[in-house]
Amino acid sequence: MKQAVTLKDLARELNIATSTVSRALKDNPEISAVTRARVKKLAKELNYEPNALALSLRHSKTNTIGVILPELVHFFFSTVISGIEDIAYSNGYNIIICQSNENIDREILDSKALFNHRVDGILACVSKNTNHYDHFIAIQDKGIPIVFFDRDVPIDASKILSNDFEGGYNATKHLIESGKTNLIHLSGPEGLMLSEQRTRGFVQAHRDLGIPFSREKILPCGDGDVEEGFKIIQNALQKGMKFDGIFAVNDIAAVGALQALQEAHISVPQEVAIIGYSDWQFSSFISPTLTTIRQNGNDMGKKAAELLLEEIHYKDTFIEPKSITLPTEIILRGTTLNK
Amino acid sequence: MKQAVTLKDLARELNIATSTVSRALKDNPEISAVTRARVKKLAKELNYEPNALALSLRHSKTNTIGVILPELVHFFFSTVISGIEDIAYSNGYNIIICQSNENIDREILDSKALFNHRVDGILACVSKNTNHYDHFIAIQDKGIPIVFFDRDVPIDASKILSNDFEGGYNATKHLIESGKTNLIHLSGPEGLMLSEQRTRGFVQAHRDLGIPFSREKILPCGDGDVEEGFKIIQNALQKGMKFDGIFAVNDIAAVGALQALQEAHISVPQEVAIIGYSDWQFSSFISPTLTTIRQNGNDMGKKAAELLLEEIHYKDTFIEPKSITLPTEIILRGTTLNK
DNA sequence: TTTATTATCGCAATCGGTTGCATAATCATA
DNA sequence: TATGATTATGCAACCGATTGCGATAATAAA
Repeated sequence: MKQAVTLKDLARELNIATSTVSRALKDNPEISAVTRARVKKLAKELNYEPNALALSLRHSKTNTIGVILPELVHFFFSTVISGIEDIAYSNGYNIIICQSNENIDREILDSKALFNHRVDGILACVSKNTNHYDHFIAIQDKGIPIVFFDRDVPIDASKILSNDFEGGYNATKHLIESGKTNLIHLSGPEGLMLSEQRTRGFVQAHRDLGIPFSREKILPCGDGDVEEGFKIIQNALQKGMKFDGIFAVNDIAAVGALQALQEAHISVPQEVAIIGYSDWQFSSFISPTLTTIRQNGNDMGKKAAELLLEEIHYKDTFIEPKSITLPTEIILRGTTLNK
Repeated sequence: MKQAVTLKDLARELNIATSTVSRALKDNPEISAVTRARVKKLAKELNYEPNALALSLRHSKTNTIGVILPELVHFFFSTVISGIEDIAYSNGYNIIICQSNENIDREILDSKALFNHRVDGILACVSKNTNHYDHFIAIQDKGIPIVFFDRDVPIDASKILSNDFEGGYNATKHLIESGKTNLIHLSGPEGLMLSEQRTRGFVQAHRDLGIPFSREKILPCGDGDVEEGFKIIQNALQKGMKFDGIFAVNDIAAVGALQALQEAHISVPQEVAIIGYSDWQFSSFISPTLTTIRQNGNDMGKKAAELLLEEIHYKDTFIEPKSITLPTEIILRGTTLNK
């Protein structure tokens, strides 16, 4: 079986000690120039590469950060990853990505695995149904910093969140200001702070702009996929529910709503306007193009990684957890009346 | 500073040897039931978790596989990841994902990093502009198996590919059989086997069905993004080029083409039909819905991971590299005339 | 020639586990 | 009582690197 070359192999070949080889490879001046040259030459010939495992074990430092997130297929999360990578790579860190698939059990396993691999820190976005947090707290207690992003959690740790209240508020305000006054909201999973904030924004905008509001206007859309959005709106129409605007918790649900309206020959945005959330890749492709709230995933990833690296760096000195809330931006497109 | 609990900590506390602790934790019958119970109790109390680094170093086995791919934002690749995870997790393996961002230099760095972390094997999809393969061969030479997927490479290794020739052929055949005889093809990056195969299918279908063909029908679309697809078709229209069908190398370029046609008030599919490739998530959302060729990413991921695990398992005994080609499936939707 | 100094390099411990082998204690047997 | 078998545990090497400290030899200074 072929085996990787080790320091010992080089040492044996050259008939010197492994410690000498080690020092020679890192240009330690205590080693003579001649020996250094010989070692380096052989190392290049045999294509020597240091064993990162051994280094990590020795230094108790892996230069690796773990990332836990719900699903990679979500466009938003894949942009977050890119942001994280930018910062991590340029600081000499590798990343290990784990998908929880919105499943708390998988999330627990992932967090354990990352700890066992002794990552230097963890970036986490909890699953929809995460309702206890012992697995994260246990890791914090072992001295590994965790920074949470996108979804808020009741844990004393740094967080990078998006201003979901603002997003929900501005989305609703935009609908109202464009002349729609009878709005419904496809709301996200209960218990997820993020959905609740968007819903709060929806409600508050009604109050502030003096538009009557009632609880029936909020339709739960917890899965947030196309089929669910479609069925909810189809159902609402069949029941004779009246509305002229829809604020959906994400672009996927918004597409489902759009399809239901189109099937019922209801014109968008003239009769009913729609606004989604997160500015998915396809949102500018569809017809009509989808008005939405953009969250800058790349920024979120960068900020989260920067914060984590800082905490890793000052691991021994206590740092007060920071909470950063990133602004959102409304992207005006075809599914709303834009004057 | 808080530190993780080690075997030594347990041993000191209980006043026994670490070897005894180690054996007790894994229920070695050589250790008395009493001692075993004491050790386990304390381990639970202190929340002991074994250091995976130390285990890996000792066993020269990390139970980790590395994945190198171009971009996570591509829907297809994120489905491949899911397939890989299914197989990996259920076999006790973790995965490390690296994005090359279609950049060979990053790909080289990634492959080195994975090797240095001593992953047990690598799954790789090369970048668009990868034109030499020393970095992979060097790793193979060190005894680490590599399985390539989606994009073919001139390396002696196992591969899981999609039948791109078949896909291109069937796409073209479908356009022709639906009555379109003047087709153009937005072709993928040169040098990428996959694009060339799709193009070959395009050409061969013309021959087999007796439709005249000329080289000008093939328009290079190497970036394969919306803007490029848009510009190419817009340009073709301005030049007065005549065509009644478009076969695009991917759904993204197809959307660009669609937008250019819509802007020019050309009806799809009546005047010009369009077929894309890969069945992106949005392809059933847009209007008209996009006919496309589906590749089963999940299957590809599973097959690739299975093959790799097999090679890892039989690492010492030579295994003849396998090449598996997965079938494609045509998904008939609104951008083509489907009788 | 002797001592001090320096240039080179090796020994051995360490990181956190695993594991073959030795050892000690207990018990049964002749 | 001596011997063999059995049980429970410890010692120490090992995985692949790093690094403080000590050793050796060569050179310079006295």
